[in-house]
Amino acid sequence: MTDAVDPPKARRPNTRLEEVARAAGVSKSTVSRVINGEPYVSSRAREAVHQAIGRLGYSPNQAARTLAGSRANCIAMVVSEHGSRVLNDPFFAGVLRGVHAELAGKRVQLVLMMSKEGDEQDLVNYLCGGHVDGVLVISLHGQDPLPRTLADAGLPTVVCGRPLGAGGVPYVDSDNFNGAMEAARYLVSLGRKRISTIAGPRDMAVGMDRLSGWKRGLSQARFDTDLVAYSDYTPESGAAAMADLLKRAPDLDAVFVGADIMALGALQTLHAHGKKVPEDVAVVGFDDLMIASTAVPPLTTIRQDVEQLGRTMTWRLMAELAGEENLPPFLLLPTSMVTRSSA
Amino acid sequence: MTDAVDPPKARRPNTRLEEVARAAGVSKSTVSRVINGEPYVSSRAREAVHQAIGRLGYSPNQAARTLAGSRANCIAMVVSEHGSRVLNDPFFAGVLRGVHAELAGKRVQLVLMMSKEGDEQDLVNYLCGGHVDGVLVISLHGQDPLPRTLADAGLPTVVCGRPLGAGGVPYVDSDNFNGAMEAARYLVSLGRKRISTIAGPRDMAVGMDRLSGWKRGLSQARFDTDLVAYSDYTPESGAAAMADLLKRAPDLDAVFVGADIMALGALQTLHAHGKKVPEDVAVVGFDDLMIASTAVPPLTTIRQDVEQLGRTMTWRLMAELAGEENLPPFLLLPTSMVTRSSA
DNA sequence: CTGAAAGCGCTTACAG
DNA sequence: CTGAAAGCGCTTACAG
Repeated sequence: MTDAVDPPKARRPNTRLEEVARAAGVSKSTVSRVINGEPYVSSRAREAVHQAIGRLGYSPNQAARTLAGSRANCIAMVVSEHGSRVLNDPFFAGVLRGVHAELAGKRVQLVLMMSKEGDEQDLVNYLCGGHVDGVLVISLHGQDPLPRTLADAGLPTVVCGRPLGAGGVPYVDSDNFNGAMEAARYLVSLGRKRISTIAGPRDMAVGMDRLSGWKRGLSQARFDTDLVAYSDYTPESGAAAMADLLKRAPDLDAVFVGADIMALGALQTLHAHGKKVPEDVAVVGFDDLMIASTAVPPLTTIRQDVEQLGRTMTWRLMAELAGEENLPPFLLLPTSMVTRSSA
Repeated sequence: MTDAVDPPKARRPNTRLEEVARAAGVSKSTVSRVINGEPYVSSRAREAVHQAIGRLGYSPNQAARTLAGSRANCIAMVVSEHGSRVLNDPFFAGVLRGVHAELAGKRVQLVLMMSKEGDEQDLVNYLCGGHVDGVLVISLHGQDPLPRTLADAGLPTVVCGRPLGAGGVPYVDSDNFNGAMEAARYLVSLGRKRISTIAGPRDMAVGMDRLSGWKRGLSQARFDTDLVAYSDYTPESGAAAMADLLKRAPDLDAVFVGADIMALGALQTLHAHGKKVPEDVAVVGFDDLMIASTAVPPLTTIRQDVEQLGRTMTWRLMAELAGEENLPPFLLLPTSMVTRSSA
């Protein structure tokens, strides 16, 4: 074994700024300026640098940039599971797709973090430690203090979905209220008389906003709004809520379900009780997941554009980081009704 | 405006290693050692440092660590959409959950990147530029050259799902072959005589492995394996494939569908053709998505543990980064059958 | 428009 | 077991 005699590994794997400078015949400063798109660089120098970069396959060392500069060139997306509610898959993936689409071409990395109840302090230390320029938070629990904490620490933050406990923190949400109101009105227009709803949990704004919209739609038409059951975004609890409603009002002829995933369960219960959809009971969901179209019967639902939610959050955050002023404190994305067979 | 007169913003927002050292009464070196869990630190010093860190809420500057050390303390998860096939949501979210679970407590960040056809060069430059210690790739297309490229560049890489075009790159996958074989055998054991299958696309190993397993299961029982239709992981194409099979063999009495999402479409077609499930046609899916249990009828399926896939990939990668040797070149996770009403 | 020099906050031999 | 010093690869005033 002569390992100990090996020459010290000349670890210098990557092209460095200095080599680009040499190749282009300019100083490091100039290369840096070109990379950062600063003005006051002669087009001659600029071109030489671009060529050298291309030829050498140079990729700037982000750690060095972050350390030297003031920006991290990095934003975090934190999924806060405060209360350990399980992540809603299609929603999360859709938002993420939007975030990425909006980030495309910008030289900003996305780091993903999840917080569970208890390890919040570490997370906050990290986020506020200058490692990221801003954060996108997807909080699954309305009262989550995280957005407030981050915003108070001066970190640009945008929340997905109206936060219940973080007044003043910018957020982006679907227009749940108007979407739900449209659903209620549609059911009224269909001639339904006894219209119920299955609402999401009371501690999340999304559930409350959809419930409020439904109530508003019905009360404007002078209908009762007493047939409300709560559920928690699983097919199983949707099924249970439907059973509850049916027990309380065997004559109900319509139900607005505040999420497609719960509507799937409701459909099962209706089927089990011998109720035909839509003949006996009309069903309208919310979200328009991929599976809405293959439900039996295919589900009429209020579509929200989840990817657009991600794009818009990202746009709002990047605008703030770019120093734009007077940005809107919140943004509501319109929903649209998709009519299929269930109502 | 007297802005110009303002004192230069004393931007020194975060506690630095040096302050911790001072507070603990030791040198920076010692603090560094404690943070990195190195041996040869007196327990006295170690304790003082921990106390100081806690008191000051210190969070090490990652950029500085990366720049000074050799590790980035960061791994990338890249979703390669080579060919722009859409991201399969529940799968992706499940894997991600697993990755995070496995990373919990380790001081490693996860950065997420998506590659589209065309921007691969940038991605490769970035990844090979020392910004990450290793990469987890979820490739949606079997022939994707990315894993090979990364591995060849010496970057520790683990692929999710058997890669078709990247022999030699470590991967983790569900045991699709045996899962599908179990499905085929089960249908045989049910007394079905004419057993068909809807397979995924031919350019993805997952589709091919499930098809092979089905074939093996049938041919062992001396059944024909001619009734194969291909589909592409959407309910719509699953519905079309089922219609095709029904046209070719009106007497078929069973179908193994290589993905629940396609099974949903198949169920629709069967329903439209007046076939009762399972009486006329038994249906077995694969994946066990949340929606399998709310299909009509509830779907018998082969369960794969997607979160475990994420955990295992991460474990494999971290083990390699830790310098472990003779690690398995691939890991196959067992599947299990979940019996519901459809077969 | 351009370059030389300091400094960002750590880790890592090296010397004790 | 511990500390002083060099250096990681950039950006940013500063001086021209």
